[in-house]
Amino acid sequence: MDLQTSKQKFIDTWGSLGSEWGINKSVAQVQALLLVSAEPISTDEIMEALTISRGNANMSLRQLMDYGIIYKKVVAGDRKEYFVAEKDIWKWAVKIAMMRKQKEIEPVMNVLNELKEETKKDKSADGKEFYKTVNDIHSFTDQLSSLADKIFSSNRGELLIKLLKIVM
Amino acid sequence: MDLQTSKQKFIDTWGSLGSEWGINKSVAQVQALLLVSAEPISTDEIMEALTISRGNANMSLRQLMDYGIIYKKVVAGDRKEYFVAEKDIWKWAVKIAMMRKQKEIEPVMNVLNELKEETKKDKSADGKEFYKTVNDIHSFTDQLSSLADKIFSSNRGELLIKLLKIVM
DNA sequence: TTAAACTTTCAGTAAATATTGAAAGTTCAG
DNA sequence: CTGAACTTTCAATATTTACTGAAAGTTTAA
Repeated sequence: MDLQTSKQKFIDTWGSLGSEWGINKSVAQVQALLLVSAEPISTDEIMEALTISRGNANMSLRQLMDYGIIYKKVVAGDRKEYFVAEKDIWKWAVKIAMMRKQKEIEPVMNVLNELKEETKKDKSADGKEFYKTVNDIHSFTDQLSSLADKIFSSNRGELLIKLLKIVM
Repeated sequence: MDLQTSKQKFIDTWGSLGSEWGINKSVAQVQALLLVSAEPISTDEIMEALTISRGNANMSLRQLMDYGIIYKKVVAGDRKEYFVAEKDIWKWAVKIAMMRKQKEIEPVMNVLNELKEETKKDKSADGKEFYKTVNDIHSFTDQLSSLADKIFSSNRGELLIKLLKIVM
């Protein structure tokens, strides 16, 4: 199998994984393509390599830029925009995780808090049980969330290795 | 706001969160309904509470049973099947996480391994860089995965608290 | 200021996913 | 056995989500 085929396999696999995790397939594929490209590449090259439309390529690139996991690269003497991927996996894994946490977990935490407030004074057996269920989920999520924050704000190797040692 | 309304809000929120994480909305809502139900409930009650069809209710219940996060409950003197949710959040969070890891992460790890093998001997600059990219992702994922295994197989409070202390 | 070169938008369309509900299957009391 | 009470399946349909590509917008060199 030649390098080109291997790269394609990587791109396809990455696209499937993305889909399963609620990340648009094209978006995941564009990131994958940039990850395995030695040189910065342009929108047109992305369109051709992935056989996607200009609109799709543009939207995918914008989303990846918003996530902060790819960058624009200016090439001297060329008006086209080129793109490169952040290759440090720790950096982009943390960015994606933080983004999803903020966008998806925090609103849920807020609702759970509201529900706790609303039912705090309910003295019926049913009400008490509901409060307990919501509280359990809330405090569990809160613990995980705070652990995640700590990990995100630390340095890659250092912390992960500490954790592994503790846990082994 | 009365208890019934609060429960509904919980169910809706849970359904939305599920959708964002690639879990079918109905499936998430059925789990939520069971989580906030004091008593075991039947398929018909689920259909009515969530206004979903019999087929949908049945499929959602089956999936949750497969995940191992809800149980069938036999009620004496009644042929109907009743269902209850696992209320220990640690238990079902671990089950879901393990299931997703196995179903989604492991196949990707296998592909990454294959790609490493295929490009190990490529001496071109491009080939070396591809190998490095794949290897970085593979070993990062491998570390996380092994950490996850350790955490999953330990007891809830104990380990999480240890981790929190380390990280603080 | 102009127009060529490039980027972005968005309405229409296609593809993927979820849902329904009627029909088929199963179980069990009588 | 039988059939009433229940559960499961699956083809048809609806809904949601993603993609296209032409048109509009923007930038820059001359």
